[in-house]
Amino acid sequence: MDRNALAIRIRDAGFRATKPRLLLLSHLYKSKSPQSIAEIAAALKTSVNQVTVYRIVDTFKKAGLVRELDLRQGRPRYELADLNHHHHVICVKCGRIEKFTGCESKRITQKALTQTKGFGQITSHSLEFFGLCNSCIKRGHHIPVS
Amino acid sequence: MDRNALAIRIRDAGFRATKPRLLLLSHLYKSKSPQSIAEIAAALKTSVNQVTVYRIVDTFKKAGLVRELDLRQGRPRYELADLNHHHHVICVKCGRIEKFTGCESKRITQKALTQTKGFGQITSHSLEFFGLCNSCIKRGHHIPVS
DNA sequence: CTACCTGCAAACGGTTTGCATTGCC
DNA sequence: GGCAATGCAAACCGTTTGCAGGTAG
Repeated sequence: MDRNALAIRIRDAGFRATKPRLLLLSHLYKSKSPQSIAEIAAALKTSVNQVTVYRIVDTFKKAGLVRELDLRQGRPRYELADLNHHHHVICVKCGRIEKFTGCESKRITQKALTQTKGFGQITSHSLEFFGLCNSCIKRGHHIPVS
Repeated sequence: MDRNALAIRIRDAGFRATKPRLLLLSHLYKSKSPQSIAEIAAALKTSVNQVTVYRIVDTFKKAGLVRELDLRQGRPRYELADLNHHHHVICVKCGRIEKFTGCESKRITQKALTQTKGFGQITSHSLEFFGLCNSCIKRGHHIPVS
């Protein structure tokens, strides 16, 4: 995605297309896995202050451009919200992350709404799988299923 | 669950049945929703130091007695791990929490394993739904579906 | 031009750690 | 009695805030 298209996306969301925002959005488009604040800040180190990274991510999250994920690694990770709907599998040993699709959210959302008498609307969901990647299994790691 | 049964559970897990541990485990058995560290500490305020709450929760989590949840409320919540398998619906406005069952984890786990070539074992998953409870809907709140 | 943004430094607050004391087993 | 566990205080560190200067529109 070129600089101009990024600027348009940012302006469409109601913000000024500043250099830090362009760089951050560009970085997320280039990333194959969800990024932590520290990773984003490191990638943009020479051009963007880490406090600004916090602020932009927060802004983009509230605007719906960016989604926050908890992959049980202590701090959140962020990815673009406009990608095809997907979820992740995370290796609990080495942190490797892969995507998968097909969460059947409609069916499960319906179940959730049927069972929870106090709720009338579901707006989003989180779903992540945790396990062991093949190379960690080869290295002899094993984790009891819970 | 009486004091003696709690002590047995704790010893079976390999720990000493101290007063703080008995009180904390008892509190979780009595709680209908997942508890934050602050809530646990407040409930046991007169008898248990908050630092001890952190330590016990961490210990129990590692031992598999307690499960940690991210309900997008800034800090984690904890519940007993030996309850029937279930997930939660959380009101993004008021924080109300309800349970539901039937996540079809086997089917989705199979999908995840099939699609992620680098993974050989799934050990656990997280799944939470976010939405609006009926009373917040009545009060006029509305959130765009993402 | 001016309201929105950013950088820097300092504050914040949840969580962790060090260490002396306590109390299960 | 001995080692695990707790309490207290202090450190830690990711995140937030205040404010002065910069910049997009």
